[in-house]
Amino acid sequence: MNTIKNLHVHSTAAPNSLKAAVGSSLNCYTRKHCVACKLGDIHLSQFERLGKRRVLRKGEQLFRQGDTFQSLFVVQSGSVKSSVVGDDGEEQITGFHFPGDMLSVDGMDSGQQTYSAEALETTSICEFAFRDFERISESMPDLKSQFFKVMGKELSREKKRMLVLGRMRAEQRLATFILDTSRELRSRGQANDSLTFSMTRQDIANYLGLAVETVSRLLSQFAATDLVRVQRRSLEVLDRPNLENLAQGFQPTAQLIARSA
Amino acid sequence: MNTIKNLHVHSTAAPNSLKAAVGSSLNCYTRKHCVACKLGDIHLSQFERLGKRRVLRKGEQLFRQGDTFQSLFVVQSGSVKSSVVGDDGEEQITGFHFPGDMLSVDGMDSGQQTYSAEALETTSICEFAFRDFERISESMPDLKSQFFKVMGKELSREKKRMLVLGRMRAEQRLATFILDTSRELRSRGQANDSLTFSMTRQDIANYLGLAVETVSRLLSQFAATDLVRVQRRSLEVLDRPNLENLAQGFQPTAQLIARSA
DNA sequence: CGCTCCCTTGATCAAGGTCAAGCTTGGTGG
DNA sequence: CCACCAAGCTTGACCTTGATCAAGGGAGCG
Repeated sequence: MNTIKNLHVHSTAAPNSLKAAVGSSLNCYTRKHCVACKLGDIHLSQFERLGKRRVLRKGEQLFRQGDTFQSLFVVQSGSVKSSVVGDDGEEQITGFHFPGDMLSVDGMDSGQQTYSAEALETTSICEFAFRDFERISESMPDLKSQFFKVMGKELSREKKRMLVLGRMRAEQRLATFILDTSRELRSRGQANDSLTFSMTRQDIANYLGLAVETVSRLLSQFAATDLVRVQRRSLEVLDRPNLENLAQGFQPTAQLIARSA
Repeated sequence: MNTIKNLHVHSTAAPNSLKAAVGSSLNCYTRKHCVACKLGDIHLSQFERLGKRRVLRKGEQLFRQGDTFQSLFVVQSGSVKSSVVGDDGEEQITGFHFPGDMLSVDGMDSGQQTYSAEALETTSICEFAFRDFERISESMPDLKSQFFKVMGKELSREKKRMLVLGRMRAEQRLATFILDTSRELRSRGQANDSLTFSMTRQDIANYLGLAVETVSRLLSQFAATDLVRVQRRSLEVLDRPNLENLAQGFQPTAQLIARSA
């Protein structure tokens, strides 16, 4: 939940240009997910030759921390995890990314990627040379403004994540994760209360700053109290209100206490 | 450690214009801290009427989470803490900000402030209307590019913070905090190994996701092992190498083990 | 002078990490 | 097509870290 979200490149004025550039498989689920769709009737055909399609298999890396920054990436299908490693080699997953999310903007400052990105499943990506982006956006100042908004959104998202990592107990973290992921996937057109994880429990645990065992135990507990139904990588939210209570750190209802005791 | 850093507005071509706009007390410590100094000989006088000076006393808020976003702020002197609150009212301090740091960029997306900012001491701030910024930057595309870099830097900083909050043990967190803060203040011209905190222990603890008592105990312990010398709000780094070891999670040296046992 | 806020230190406790073991499942090769 | 293997997941037992509770000390301010 920790990416440049909502960077769907959607063309209104020129239906085929951008979409074609980005690749045919990209669907623009909603208007508000678009960077380009707010640009009005600006001529978009300049983008036509920009996008380069790329397919990664599970486990393949899109880029690594330290790589030279030269491209912006947009996830078209599949999913990606991003992570940073500390001096000691400790790895922290910083986000999971779904179709429409943009990757690698951090690098603009240093000229280096500040994190690594790896496909969680077979994933297709659209790559734009940053050089081209800069050149073209000079004649389209609104595009840059739109980017500010996107980056601002990302910044505020990361701040919320600090709340999760800094203040929440394990239960809250997991409940929050489930709700956020559910919302995230729902906004991309998936079914209402059921979702399928592309990441392992280990990934989830790392992302939440917990041990795998804790995640596993809590999922079992959530299932035992009928908050969710879990089977392997697929999860169904059964009791959203109580899950939200948990996420906010409220005491579980009496019913829950009884069951989980 | 979690702001838009290094937004010193420094004029090269027109020595008095920007600097005057920002306020006379702002010093541009180093070249690389500047947004504007990379703009070359672009005419900067347009900024002249932009900045509005504002002074806050300790405890006063610059803005609150949820406020309408309409300005960008640059810290000129003093210091500021920023924080987010969750649905449950839990507060998480997301960063401390020093002269040259920019505040409130997150709001560009939603039109609302996504966090609150409060002065830690008497602090002077320069306020720019975002509207003006946008208008002017249309004729100065480099200014926007510079902003991308600044925001990219901020994003990568927040990612590092996830590593702190998600993976590090208390000792590591505090050691990291001391080193980061020291570096931060050093780059602003303060003495090499001594620093003075403007924030309370409670603030530090909250920022690091710890309890006050833990911070207090660890500081005492660091002092007992001659890593630092502490007196009230002032701290002197005595043994940087071993502090760095601690920050990276390495076992303390034999000497340290003996002493702290 | 005394009050309040901040900080420190000690004692106890619980959340969650670690270690260990076994189970499930999907992929691979025979 | 089946058997086996490795990777991932679950569950249990135990232990460590750091939170919580409690009490007291100092410094700045009215």
